[in-house]
Amino acid sequence: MVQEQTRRERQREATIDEIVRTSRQLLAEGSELSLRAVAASMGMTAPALYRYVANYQELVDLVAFEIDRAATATFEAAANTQPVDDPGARLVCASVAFRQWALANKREFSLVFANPVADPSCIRRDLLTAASSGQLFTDLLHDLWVQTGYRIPTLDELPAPVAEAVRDPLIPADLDKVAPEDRGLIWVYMQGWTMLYGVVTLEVFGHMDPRIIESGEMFVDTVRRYAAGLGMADDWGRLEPIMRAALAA
Amino acid sequence: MVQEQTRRERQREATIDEIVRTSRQLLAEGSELSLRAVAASMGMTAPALYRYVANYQELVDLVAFEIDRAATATFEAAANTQPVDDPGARLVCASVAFRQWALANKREFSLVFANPVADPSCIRRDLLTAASSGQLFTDLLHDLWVQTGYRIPTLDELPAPVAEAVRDPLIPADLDKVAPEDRGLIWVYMQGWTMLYGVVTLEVFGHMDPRIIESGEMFVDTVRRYAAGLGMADDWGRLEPIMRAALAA
DNA sequence: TGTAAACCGTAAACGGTGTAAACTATTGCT
DNA sequence: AGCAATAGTTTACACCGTTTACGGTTTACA
Repeated sequence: MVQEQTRRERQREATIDEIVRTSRQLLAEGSELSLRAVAASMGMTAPALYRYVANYQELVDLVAFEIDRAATATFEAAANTQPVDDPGARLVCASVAFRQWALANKREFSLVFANPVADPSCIRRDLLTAASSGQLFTDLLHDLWVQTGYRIPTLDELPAPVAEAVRDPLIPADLDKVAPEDRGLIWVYMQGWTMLYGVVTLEVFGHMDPRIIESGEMFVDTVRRYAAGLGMADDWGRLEPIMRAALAA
Repeated sequence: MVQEQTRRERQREATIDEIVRTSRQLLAEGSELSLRAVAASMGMTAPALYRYVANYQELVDLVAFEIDRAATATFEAAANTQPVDDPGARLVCASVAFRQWALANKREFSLVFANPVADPSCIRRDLLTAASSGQLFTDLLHDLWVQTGYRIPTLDELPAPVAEAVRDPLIPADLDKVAPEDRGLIWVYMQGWTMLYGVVTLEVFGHMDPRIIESGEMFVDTVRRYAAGLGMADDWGRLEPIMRAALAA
């Protein structure tokens, strides 16, 4: 039997919600994220926030988690613009959405994806269990694999530390649908994520020729190379127009 | 005729040198980089630094440039542990050196490679002309190309914005040795840098399974995939032991 | 129902940051 | 010698995260 939430607990969660909402609003309007600014924006004083977060970093983590959740929803929506029986197109569109979101929301991107995770034994790891954007891309890759059966490495083809890591992942995501012997898929996912992350981060930080960033050609090229590794080289003629359309949108 | 430097100019440059040196020392010992800390460490007050840098960001840029210069020197040294007639091994060793340096000096790495370049029309672009680490990797790729003649795209195979960007690069590096019609090499370089950057940044930020970071397998795998694109797939049996030796060192 | 405890906010203060302005020696040049 | 540029100072402002001590308010319990 679930105990109904007490009044105080409801109030408290509402306040935490407001903290996160206010923080995101500050970020969105280009301000810096600070305890004092958040507090002031809520009509409170800064020390009051310490009733809800232990310190500044925890606020950042909290907000980052929520941003990730919200952003992932938009990536998923982008995937859903493509038919269910075209997982390749869905994957491509989600990737494009990720890139466009990152470039349009550089501050938020940095917070979520370019923030050094201080303590490896992260306090609130429970936050990361579900709904992180990694989950979405793993799912999309899985769907693609189910349909096309592209080659994934077997566990004993992988280096030992990798095999161990994919067999028993640190972040216990919804991997139930990926049978233990098919966990090579996770490695394929990580390879793709690494490539995607590289381009997008370079673009967001502006560490690339502006003309190439603006055109998005390095991003297109990267996705093309990755798709080829997924056995979609022959599909590229079909996928590229879809991708460029999504980029132009 | 070159006017000999006046005494004041010498003094001034010496002070700037000391500022950079002090900053790097602070960074190295784990402190945060701040105007006040640098000034105090030099026996000055903070506002005095404004005689030498316009603001905090400019100090950061200055230090970042110097760190890049110094780090590049170590990458080059790593390349030089391999014979001149084995550019593949030289490239691999430089890459490993980059990764190991990044993981050992996360703060410095973030400063140089994960720092958003605020203004695209960067004020002190002249700083970037020479000795940046990009130059080294371009050189190594060039040496490799001279020896093995791996396939590089022709200019008209490249998307128009890319062709334009490699034909007339924003950062006028020492590209004289790369003939205009061979500038596809620059694109190949950018592709490689993107991949390398992706893994290393993920590793530095800890956004990857610790076991995979510790083992370095994603890094090895990335270099292997890139080397394959450089027509060194058959060479990998020879290069991988070299790489793992460098990683273990 | 009265009381003690838990909670949520405040004000004040500490030490830290970047930065601007006014002022003062000192240096270098004419 | 005298003037102007230079390089430092002190002072001040507006922020920042964080701690402490203190009041009310709400909850829970005897």
